[in-house]
Amino acid sequence: MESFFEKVYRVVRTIPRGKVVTYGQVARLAGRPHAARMVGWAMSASSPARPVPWHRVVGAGGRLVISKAVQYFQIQKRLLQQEGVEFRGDRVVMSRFQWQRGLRKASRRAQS
DNA sequence: ATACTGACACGGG
DNA sequence: CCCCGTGCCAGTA
Repeated sequence: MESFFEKVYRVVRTIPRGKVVTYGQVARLAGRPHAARMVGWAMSASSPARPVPWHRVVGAGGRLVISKAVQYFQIQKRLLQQEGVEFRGDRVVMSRFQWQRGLRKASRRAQS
């Protein structure tokens, strides 16, 4: 049977270029609504052997969760901008770039 | 088995 | 907007 991580990677690989989803969203799509932290762990564990577009997964509200002290913070921002994703400060403009996937309720978080 | 630690989310203050 | 506590779940010491 497919492990939770397999599902997470599968979901992340379906994110179209130029769009982003939140850790919580991936957790829900993978069948574990409360496993957002596991998703983050899975992303940090991604390797060249199992390539996944980890940079398209962001925190709630479009925040880049990776510590600004870590090099990956800038790498992620740069990769997203290369795909056309726009930022307002350090957060993605979710109203236009969050990938929607059959979500019954509209995304309620898009303020500041 | 207990304690601590995350690339999280969310409600409060 | 920032900082904190709580809920969450697997890995590590």
